[in-house]
Amino acid sequence: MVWTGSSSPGVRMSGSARRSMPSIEVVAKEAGVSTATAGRALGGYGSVSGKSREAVLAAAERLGYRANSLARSMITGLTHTLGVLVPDIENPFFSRALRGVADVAHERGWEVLLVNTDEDLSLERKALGVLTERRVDGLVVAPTDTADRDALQGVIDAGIPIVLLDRRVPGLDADTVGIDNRAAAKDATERLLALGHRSIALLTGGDEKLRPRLARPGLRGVERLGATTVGARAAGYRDALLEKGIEPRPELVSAEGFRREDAAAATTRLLALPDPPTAILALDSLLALGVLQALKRLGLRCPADVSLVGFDDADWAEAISPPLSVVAQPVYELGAEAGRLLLDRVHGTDRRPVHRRLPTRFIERDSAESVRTPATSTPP
Amino acid sequence: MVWTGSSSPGVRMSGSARRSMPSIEVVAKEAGVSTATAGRALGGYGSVSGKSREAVLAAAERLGYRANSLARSMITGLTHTLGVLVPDIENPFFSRALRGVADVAHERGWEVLLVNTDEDLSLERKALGVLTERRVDGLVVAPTDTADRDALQGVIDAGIPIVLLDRRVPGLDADTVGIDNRAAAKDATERLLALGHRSIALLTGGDEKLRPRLARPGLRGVERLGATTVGARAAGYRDALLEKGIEPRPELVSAEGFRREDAAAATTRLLALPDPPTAILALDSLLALGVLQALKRLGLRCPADVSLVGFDDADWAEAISPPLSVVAQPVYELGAEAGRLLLDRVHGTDRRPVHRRLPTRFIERDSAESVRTPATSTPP
DNA sequence: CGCTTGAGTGAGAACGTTCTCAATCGCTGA
DNA sequence: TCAGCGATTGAGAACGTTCTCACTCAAGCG
Repeated sequence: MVWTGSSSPGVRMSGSARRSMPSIEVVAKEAGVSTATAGRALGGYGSVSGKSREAVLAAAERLGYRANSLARSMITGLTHTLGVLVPDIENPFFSRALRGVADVAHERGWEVLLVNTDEDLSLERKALGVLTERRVDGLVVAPTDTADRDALQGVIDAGIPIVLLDRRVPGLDADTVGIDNRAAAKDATERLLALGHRSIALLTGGDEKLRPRLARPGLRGVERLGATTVGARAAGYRDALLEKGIEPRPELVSAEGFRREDAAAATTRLLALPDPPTAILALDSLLALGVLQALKRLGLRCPADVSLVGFDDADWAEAISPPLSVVAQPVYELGAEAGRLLLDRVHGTDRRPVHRRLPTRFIERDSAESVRTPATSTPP
Repeated sequence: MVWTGSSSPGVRMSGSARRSMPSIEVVAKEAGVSTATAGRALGGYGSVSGKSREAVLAAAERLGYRANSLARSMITGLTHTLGVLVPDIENPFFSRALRGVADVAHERGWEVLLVNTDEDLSLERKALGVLTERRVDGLVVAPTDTADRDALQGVIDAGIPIVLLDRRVPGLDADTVGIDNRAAAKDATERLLALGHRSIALLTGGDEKLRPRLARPGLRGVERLGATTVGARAAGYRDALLEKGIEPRPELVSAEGFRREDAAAATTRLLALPDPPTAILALDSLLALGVLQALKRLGLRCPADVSLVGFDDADWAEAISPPLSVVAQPVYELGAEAGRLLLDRVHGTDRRPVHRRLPTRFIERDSAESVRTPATSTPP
């Protein structure tokens, strides 16, 4: 009898000394059925007799079989993977939002591929390319800049849905999830105004790119400032002032970087102004921390000398002295909702883009109080 | 002439209405070469004439071709993916360490698949299974418990190298990266002892499982307490006390949970003891925050009434009042080193497991000071 | 009894790459 | 002119699944 050679499933070591896991073909042979039947038993599709199923499962157990998702994805067209692009996972905002995305994803059987973009446009583009090649089923992106619209739209056109997190890119065919930044900042500013403050500084954290645009008299047109939240929040700040008949003073609007030290330096500069602010609105929790640090260095007390309101309810916001008043975002829920919208779309729901605005909450603690009439007001 | 049918590459829509990206076959046809040549031109392997290469690249550009990594991985046996298993990405320690892993990975062309295990053994096992099926090239794991040794070893046996982060699992065939927890805790305790403190509480953050084992007289045998860092640190604390001739008091060792509120409650309880501690060593930054919060509620001052030393140099540690003295770990570097070790191994270096212990640094700030002799010492 | 039905099965295609191998091309040197 | 050689090329296998399709078999029905 001539042995016809068969196809003899490869035992070749691929790459390094990696031990080859048994394929479905080996399991099928061990169980005495065809690969088709083995596939059905293991994959839980089609119809298999109880007897076959048992034989296959037993063989799989014996051989330590582990399905190969790659091969499966090739066929099904689904990788069960979501890409998440954020500027920096170390930022508590994004790590908490990521947690929301990941929880929703895992709950429904999806995995999460994470990329930090570092607010770098070229890194973001590169990542978009890589994740497209990986055939992720969808993307949650906190885009660096509206300038990336074409790259993002390209991904969408290639059939990979995108949900924008925290930031918006006008004209992009994608769902968005975030808060109403303009209204939130306006509300925070109004609260400071209601406490009698008339000289309120805005710490945006923005960088050189933003600075000239924030320097325009009266903050005109800031709402059209790109993907970042800074523009919308600055607009809310301006709106509140204008409604109260106060002309925004450009020198009170700072854009000197997002790090704590940047905020401390900015604070020092602001308080050295001839007509210094009596209150500060910081657009991020790290910035608020920098303000507190600077105040301490300057020997000023918060809120007695300077009132402070921050954004984002950090772990420590309640525990420090003074407990910090903040605009709290539902950060986890932001991420979770982004995950939900994305998976809905992955599951084939073809609908027009939706834009979710989740409610913010102002948490009043002790870092902001009524303005004191300077110097002369001290009682005898 | 008979048209022999050819294999006509499928135009079938797979899954939902996903637009199908052009395959290498389509590009090859467009460029007038074989798929093999197109593959060589696009993949940068083998040899291709300048003319063919140009034709292929132009065709790819025209059609918006994007390679399919899945197919590539099937062949090459490499997914260029690292799995990262951490208890909770929201924990600043892990998000910073992850950043380290991710930076190293991206720099070398690897992507990162992230899973939160929530300190849940069954979740961890499930994730291990899923990531095995995804054929990740390697895993960075901060294991929940030594009890998972077999599952972890199984993954390693299947050919997927593992690097343990922050925690150790005795007998596991894996590299580890962490600090010398015992020495670090001993050093911190010695500093408090040097300030004259004799009644020092230890806030471990551990839970019910740990409590009985921490309650043993003299903290005997705590060093064998599982994967977590708690055991080693408690041992260091004990060592320092014993060397000074002080018998550890079990009631000063708390294991009431890792949340800030848990720490606050524990602090309140500790300070209500008949012979309350004059100093507290908190094994994590969130716990330290809870201590501060509790002290404030109790109307006690830090460090005047109670000294405090924490672990991990959080963002806010320097900015709060009082600035917190801490044992700082090189967290980012821990993650980066884990990534490097893992990728070395992925690249085929077969060596014995290495155990990296990175140096810690005690940062002295203002939250710990010399003990005051109680009550009677007030000068006239 | 013959026909329909449906569950169960296996052969082989398909997914989109890279790899193997043999064939061809264009030169070079004798 | 022709053998020899390396660069270039293409056909087709391989990776490990799922999907398609045709087939078998037993049960149910007239």
